[in-house]
Amino acid sequence: MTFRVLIEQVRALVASAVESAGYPKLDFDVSEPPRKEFGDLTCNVAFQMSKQAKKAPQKIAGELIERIKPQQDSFVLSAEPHPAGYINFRANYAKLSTTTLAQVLKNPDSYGYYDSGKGSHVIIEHTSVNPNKALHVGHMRNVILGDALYRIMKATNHRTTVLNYVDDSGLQVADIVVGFKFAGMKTEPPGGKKFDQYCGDEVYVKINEMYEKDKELAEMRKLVLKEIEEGKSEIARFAANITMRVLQEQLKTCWRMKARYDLLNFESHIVVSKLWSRAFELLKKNNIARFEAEGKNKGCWVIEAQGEEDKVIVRSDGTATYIAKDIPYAAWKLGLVDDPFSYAKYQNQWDDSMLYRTTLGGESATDRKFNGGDRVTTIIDSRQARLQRIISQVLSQMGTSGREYLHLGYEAVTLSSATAKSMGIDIGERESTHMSGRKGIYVNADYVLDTLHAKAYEEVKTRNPEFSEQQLNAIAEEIAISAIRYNMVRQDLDKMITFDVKESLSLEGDTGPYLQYAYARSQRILEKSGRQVDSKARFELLTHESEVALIKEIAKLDLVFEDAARSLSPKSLARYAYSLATAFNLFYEKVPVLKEENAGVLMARLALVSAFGVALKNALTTLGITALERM
RNA sequence: GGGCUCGUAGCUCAGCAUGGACAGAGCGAACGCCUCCUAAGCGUUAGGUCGAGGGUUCGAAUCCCUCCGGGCCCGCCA
Repeated sequence: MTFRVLIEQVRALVASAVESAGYPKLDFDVSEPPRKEFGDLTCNVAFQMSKQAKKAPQKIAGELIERIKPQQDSFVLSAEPHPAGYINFRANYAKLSTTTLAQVLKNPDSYGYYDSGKGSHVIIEHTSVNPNKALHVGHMRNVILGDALYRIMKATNHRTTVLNYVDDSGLQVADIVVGFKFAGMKTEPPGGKKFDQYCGDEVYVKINEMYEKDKELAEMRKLVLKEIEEGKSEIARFAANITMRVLQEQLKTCWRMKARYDLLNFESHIVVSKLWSRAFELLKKNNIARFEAEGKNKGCWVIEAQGEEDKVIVRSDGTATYIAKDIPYAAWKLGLVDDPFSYAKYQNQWDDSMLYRTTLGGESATDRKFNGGDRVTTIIDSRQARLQRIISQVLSQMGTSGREYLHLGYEAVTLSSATAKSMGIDIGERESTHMSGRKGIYVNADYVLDTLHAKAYEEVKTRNPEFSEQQLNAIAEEIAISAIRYNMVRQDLDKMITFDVKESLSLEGDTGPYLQYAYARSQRILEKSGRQVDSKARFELLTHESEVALIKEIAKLDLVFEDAARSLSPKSLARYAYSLATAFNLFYEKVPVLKEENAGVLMARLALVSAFGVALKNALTTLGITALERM
């Protein structure tokens, strides 16, 4: 919180100087300067004023500086004008250090968490992988992004509900059912293969190949789909069973990545619940949907989409289209329609929370409300942006009474040419290729985790030969998760990730394990010191450049959480964690802690190391990365 | 054809919302640093017409326009 206060104090000083000098109020920026010689904060107010005041920035800065007199006990030490026109400020390090470290050590478990949510309810949907295949790297980006967002929302005091939509009545499920029922494929995977992988890698790929040659088989999927939608036949029961088996395996992978959910929404329940017809009534009542008596959409119900062709939502045969199915679900999320579902327990999760699933009829196993969020965020890749925009538009026409529907899109994950080649896929001159479940062009999530695990295992073992198998595996697993999680979240959402197996195995530099390593180093210092950290140590003794820099980073955590929540940007949190870890590694290099002979300085440094650990751990936890004591 | 999006060092990316002080990291390359808290670390050097051109501005990687190049989306499929 202290960096925030420092900024506020500088703002106040500048604002009052502007006022007392007789200038009108105006907006100005207070930020960190590009070079440390310019101090800790800089203000561009003189530039902003120069036009109106018809004076050179340097002159204004000179005028204002006379009126900027920091209080004795404030975080601001001094202000000075720079010939370029900036007003630069220096922080009172003794005060900043003392206050920051005391704050961290007093409430380590909640340090940095910032109440920007005020308890408002956010609903986040992510994962939502068709239950006919295993997750691949592309899905990993979705899961990791969604889970990080959930954690950020929690850290900023939002009430959170995480949904995972299960499309159990779609064509993709029908496809593997055709494979099992009409193409003679076995329902038990060979050699103990994971069931989701078996269905995706073999059944789904093969049946799509068979469709090419066998048109009758291709016709079967429509019949199967119809039976699944009606939900009563033997085929439907068989499909439901297959879906549940795949889903359970998918969840294992998600849980392995340390994601968790509150509710599984089954599409079939939305279909049967008549949620659609209720939403459709609303659309008709509000004149959002229109019946076409003639033209190319004759006999269909359509909605107008801004700047686009009309969208058909009900076909001339009376069935609903894909986008139409999303509308009632979205309306349910926002609480615009009565909740038709009951809720049953599905399974307890790794974080000891209960995962529920929708059911129809009967008593609910919980009183909890899963819908009606103040804000609903749906995480799907940006290929769906167009449809999502139409859904938002329709919802706002229905009247969301202040509630917000947001699509958080991200670019796809593609495979590098090297990785594609290693899988026997020739992509010619191209640098990367899009994945395709149908064609079997993808890298499985479990494979990525296993490969990373194996690599990390060797690394940990060389460094810690005395560790037991169990310890080695536990640590290797955490490193694997951190590597992939950090990798998926560190870059901008609208940038494609070209996944390369070999590159992903890097555990050095700007990676998750680098962060964990900095943490492990800090914990070893504390352990070896054999002392208790004293939150009342003499922090003003921490005057080394690298000590001050580290304290400043620690002091910014709440600003980072606030920003990450506001801009829905796990990336900014990842960037921060990296610079925090770098600040620590610099300190580690320059300032020996355990060798220090002055007891007062030693205690102050230990407290700093401890505070660093707290800040980094809280940042890592929010990214879904485990802070390791040893690695 | 229309819409969205990306283009910054050899490679992967920050910075762009709210324009400002010599454009920053990581990887890769070369060379250094473990009698000292784990070298998964730290440092030095080399490497940039911020895709191109125009405009706005005292000032543009950042805002606007045009163009070029890559990706995606535009179905009574899902």
